[in-house]
Amino acid sequence: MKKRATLMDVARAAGVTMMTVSRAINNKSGVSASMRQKILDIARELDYQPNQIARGLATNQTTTVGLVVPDNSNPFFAQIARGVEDQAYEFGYNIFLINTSEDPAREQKALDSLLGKGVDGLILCSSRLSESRLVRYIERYSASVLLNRDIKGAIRNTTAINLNDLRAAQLAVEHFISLGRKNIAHICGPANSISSKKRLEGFTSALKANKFTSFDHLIERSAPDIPSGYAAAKFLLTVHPEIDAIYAFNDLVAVGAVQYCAETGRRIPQDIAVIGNDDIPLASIIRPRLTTIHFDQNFIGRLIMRTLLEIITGEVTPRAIQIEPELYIRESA
Amino acid sequence: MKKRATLMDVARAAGVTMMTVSRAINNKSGVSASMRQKILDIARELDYQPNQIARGLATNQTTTVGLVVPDNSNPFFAQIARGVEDQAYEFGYNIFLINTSEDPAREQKALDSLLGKGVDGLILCSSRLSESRLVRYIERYSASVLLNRDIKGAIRNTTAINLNDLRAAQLAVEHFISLGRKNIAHICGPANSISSKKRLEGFTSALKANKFTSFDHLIERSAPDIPSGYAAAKFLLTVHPEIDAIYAFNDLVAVGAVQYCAETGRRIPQDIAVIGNDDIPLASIIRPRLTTIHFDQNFIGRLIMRTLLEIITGEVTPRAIQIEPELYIRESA
DNA sequence: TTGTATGCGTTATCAA
DNA sequence: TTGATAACGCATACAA
Repeated sequence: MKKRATLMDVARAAGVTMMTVSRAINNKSGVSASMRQKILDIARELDYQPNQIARGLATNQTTTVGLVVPDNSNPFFAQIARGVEDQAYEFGYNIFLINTSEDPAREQKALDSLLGKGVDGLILCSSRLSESRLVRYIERYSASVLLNRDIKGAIRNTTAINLNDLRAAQLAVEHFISLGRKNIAHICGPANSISSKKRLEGFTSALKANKFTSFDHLIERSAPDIPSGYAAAKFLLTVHPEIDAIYAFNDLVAVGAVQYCAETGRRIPQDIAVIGNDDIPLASIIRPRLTTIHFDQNFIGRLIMRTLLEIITGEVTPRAIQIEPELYIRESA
Repeated sequence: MKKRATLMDVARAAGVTMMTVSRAINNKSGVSASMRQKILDIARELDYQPNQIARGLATNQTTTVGLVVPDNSNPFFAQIARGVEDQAYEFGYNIFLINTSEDPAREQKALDSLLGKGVDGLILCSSRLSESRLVRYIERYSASVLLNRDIKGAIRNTTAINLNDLRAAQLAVEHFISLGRKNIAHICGPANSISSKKRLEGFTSALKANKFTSFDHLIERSAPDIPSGYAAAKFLLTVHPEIDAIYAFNDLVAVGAVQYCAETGRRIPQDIAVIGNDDIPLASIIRPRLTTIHFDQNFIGRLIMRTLLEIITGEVTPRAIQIEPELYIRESA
């Protein structure tokens, strides 16, 4: 391994002091054009690469941000991460990626270590920390963006970005109603999921707003996977064969429901319409193609990073941003 | 935002010098047990978090590694990244994630910036750099692991990890033969893909080893997605209806082939057997469930990180590691 | 067991 | 336009 050239090395080779080189490298004023060119040439020749560690110590800036997610292999967060990284790249930032596995203890360690690394900002997705703990951490970062997590009091230097899950459910219900469906069911997600809670809320409020009454028995809980969706659909349709529409917590649950319907000879969407949520790649692969709620994760990722950058550079930003869902109508409803 | 406590702050509060605090924090010998406890208590009270930037400058170590991948939202690399991060977490390391989009220029920038950040090691996946350029970079890192990229000369401080794609194709072919198939076709991937090249090579050599002759006309190239797989299968089966087995470049291509077969009334696997590659989640969701070649990406990710750690700590490691594939037999073959 | 001096590579500040 | 000096926060080497 070769030893890295330092500012000092370049300075010696150019016959000037480190400061002149520093100014040339960071193209600051105060260096003659000819001198600058000479220094730049020498730097290139020596493969000089600024030591960001030293620079970080001197300036208290690292052009680095932390990205904390439950699981980067979950397609949702994978896309978010991609969007964040793309945008970060464009602005010359690097990102630390850390998974929490939805474990609060691991999340805390992540936040501690990121603090130690001196990141300029923090992106925290689906935090499982208690309000008070979370606030305590946020206060120690000079900039942060929260995804999918509300925070009570307004805190400086932080912005919360949330998916409008209420609206997502509303879109599904309204589409069913426009299709003339009368017995609309909902397979909701895990009880501890905030998204699940909000979608359920949106589901019931949308039905009420449309004069539907008595639908509590058409709501069934399910784990967010295909087999559970299958089981939930089986239960619902066995007890209530009159159901003609199902809004599923996510696409996997929807696929499970579709599979059960197919196996029991129900035609989709003629006999029963199904709407999923998330628009995972599978949604457009299976037959019938799944009608589903779409959030543009890549866009969200870019938005997150841009927002963080605005906070870092001190521009004013709103303290809360809502992401609006879109209904992608395909074949299942 | 609160100002961070430094070693100095803790020292003052404890009435000792920075060095004593430093020893206590890093639990090195030379501090009385009582003193150490007192210091640790004060440090906790002050929310003291070691400044890794300063530590990095002093020790030339950052407990940080760089992970460069073509696209972290590609499930294959997402899983790899997860494995890497999990293992890194266990050893107290943080990872920088950078995407290249398979763009050599972007890859180079990534390697430059990582060098600047002073990472202790580099993980480079599917590098598109020329041999000479790549070697030049590798030499500037004190430790590195290459995935899916061979390098000619043996270089100190680096290990190449490769999937045994040759063997993957061999497994598929041998399974077809054990099934009694006589007309085995292959839909191979993009010409610039190393994996595709090696699988194609494995395919032909396995057939030759089993006394098959004249099968070049049963090989068709395809982009790595469903529609292209569909088109390739259509072409092959139209021209050569006698085909009774297809080994596809990846699962998406296989799904496309399966869809074409289904639409033309061919029974799978009775009339035609299909084997994919990668074992993406979709493979076990569609019907018939796809028989495919499986690599345990999470395991590979962990292996990569462990190997890198061994190089960093100076333990001896092999300069090349092969990952063996497994055939997951499901319903399509 | 504890303390002192010095340096890591860079930038900020002030002087020339 | 250029240079000298200090500072960032910590660890290493050596001394007490």
